[in-house]
Amino acid sequence: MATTATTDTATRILDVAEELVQTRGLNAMSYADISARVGITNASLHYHFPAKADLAIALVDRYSERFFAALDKIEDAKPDVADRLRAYADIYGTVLASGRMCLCGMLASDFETLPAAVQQSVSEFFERSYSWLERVIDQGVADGRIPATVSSHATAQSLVAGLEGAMLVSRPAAGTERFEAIADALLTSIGISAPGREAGAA
Amino acid sequence: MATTATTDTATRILDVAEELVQTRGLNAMSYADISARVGITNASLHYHFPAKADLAIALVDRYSERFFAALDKIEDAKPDVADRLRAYADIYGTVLASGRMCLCGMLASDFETLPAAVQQSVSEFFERSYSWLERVIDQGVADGRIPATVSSHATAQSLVAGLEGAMLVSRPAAGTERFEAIADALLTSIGISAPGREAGAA
DNA sequence: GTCTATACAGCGATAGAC
DNA sequence: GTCTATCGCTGTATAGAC
Repeated sequence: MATTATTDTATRILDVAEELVQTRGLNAMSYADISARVGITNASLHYHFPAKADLAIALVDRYSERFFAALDKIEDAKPDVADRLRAYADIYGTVLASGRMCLCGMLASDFETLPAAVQQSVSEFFERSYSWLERVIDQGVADGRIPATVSSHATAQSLVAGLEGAMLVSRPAAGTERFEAIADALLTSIGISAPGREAGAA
Repeated sequence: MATTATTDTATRILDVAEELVQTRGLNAMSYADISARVGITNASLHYHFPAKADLAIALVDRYSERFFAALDKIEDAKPDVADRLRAYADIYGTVLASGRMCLCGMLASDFETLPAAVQQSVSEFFERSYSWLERVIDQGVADGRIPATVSSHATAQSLVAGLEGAMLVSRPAAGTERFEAIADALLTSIGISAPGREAGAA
């Protein structure tokens, strides 16, 4: 087998590109930006990802894979609906705390300029997010732990929209306080008490 | 005096550039894109706006001016708090229906790549939005027409975040149904009944 | 799989004539 | 105020040696 010493080049490229897209956006990121940070040449980069669209697709695929794996983990670890939704919001909070935006949120704002294949992947990311949330919320309504004010369908979508928007408007304000306040307000509006940062299982 | 026949060049440039930024983003828009559509040359464009930063600042200034003028008009025309908030959300809906995003929302996603002066103007746009909403919401709470679940401060911010995010996630889905559903859910969560599209003043 | 070298289109921006 | 012409740079992408 032989141990893969550090990290393989394609992975390092994806890591660097991901950070650049999440902070500066796809159109503001160049192959030169990436190759300089990875420590290879422009030409080598093209060996791994022939066109920028290929790189973008690989980025969304990996991001989605990890994102929904994290959601699966939340379901395994947290039986309580409120905890699950708070954990969902915390994913966004952690990303923002690291100085980044949601990868697919960034690509959504560049949506019109994206190759069709990338548009498709971005759309799927959001649809899968709604599905997961809707299912969790439905369960909470069935448990009687969440009031059924509006449809779970609309609630799921407004939660995603609220969190994506919260990241967007928090960056001009600098710091994460604004995001936290909005996230708490969003959860509260669904009928989830806000403060519960770990512990506090009644 | 003499009647200004059509529209002056600087205005036409701003009109075209505004549409391009709202649909494709600042970094995806070039001077060539603009000059071709306006029907002048690249060089002439630079006469009116020497650098791209100058153009961006002019765009945000004009957009903000019009946006907050529209909010003033809402206050004049609608005495009822619920009507005011619905009208606020409708501004976003109308923009999206025309195939555009919020100008400042687009710039917020390009935030890290913006000249400092533009960043400043974008930040101010959001701060002014929160202020207006907070004031309207405070009045609604005082009137007893809006329940004081969370602070008006946090509610104002989450409404802006929700609407900006709703635009963002609605574009990948195509159509305005998703936006409308999210906007209604956001308003409902504040305690504002959704359906009221004109008329229906109890 | 990485390199050097390079093609070639596009970018923002400027000079100077009209 | 608009034009032609052009500069210098950066962008994505490719050819071919190692």
